[in-house]
Amino acid sequence: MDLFEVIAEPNRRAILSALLDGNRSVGELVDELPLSQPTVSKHLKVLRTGGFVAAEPVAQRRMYRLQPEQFAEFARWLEPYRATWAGRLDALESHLDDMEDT
Amino acid sequence: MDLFEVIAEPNRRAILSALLDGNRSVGELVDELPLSQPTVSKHLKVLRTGGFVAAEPVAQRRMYRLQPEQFAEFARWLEPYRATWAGRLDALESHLDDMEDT
DNA sequence: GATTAATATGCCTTGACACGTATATTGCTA
DNA sequence: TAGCAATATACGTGTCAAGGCATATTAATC
Repeated sequence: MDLFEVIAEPNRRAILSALLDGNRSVGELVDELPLSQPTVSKHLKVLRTGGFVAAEPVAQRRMYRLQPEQFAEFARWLEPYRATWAGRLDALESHLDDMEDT
Repeated sequence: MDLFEVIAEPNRRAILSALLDGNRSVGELVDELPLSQPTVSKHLKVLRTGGFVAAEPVAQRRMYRLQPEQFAEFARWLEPYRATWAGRLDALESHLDDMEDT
């Protein structure tokens, strides 16, 4: 599942949004979302595999936290479009420079 | 269909990417993509409805172009996460300021 | 080691959507 | 207005992912 599909799911974005507010256990997320525990766990697996979150065991719980680097991928995709809407040619140029490098 | 679902589809992203390179008619996009004409037209409809592209009739053709403002929605969504990955608290603060305004 | 708590996985059902073929629509041209 | 070119819509089909329920796993405690 690619990056875009991972964040296309509204409940997964809700999980990410909740984690912005601080780290959460699975149970805490279940309390905040209108989803069953297994469904939340599955979404977390997708987010983990996609690199958006990481889990740290604390006793029987697993504390989930954002893994911000992954969001940079999305930012990179957005960059050339950002350049056009902002009318900022510098961003577009840096994008083209990046492409020349490869 | 929400914004994130619109860009979740790889062929739709390919269309957007092609339009970065310059405006295109439907037929030109069909030539560049491994898709039938009806499928391309349907993707364009989704992109149009979502506000990512706009069409201008030129004789029988319709020239499609990017509508960059829509991409700013993603930037807004990304902003608080960007703040965490960059360690830049200023961006996070401006996000929180925005929330206070509403 | 049995019990309970917390989380993960398996299985199944359902709904959404991407696709192609066929056809309708729109607009130009002869 | 007949015919052709370009694009859009209708319809049917297949795939895939999200959801819940049931169950397995992992970890603490008694």
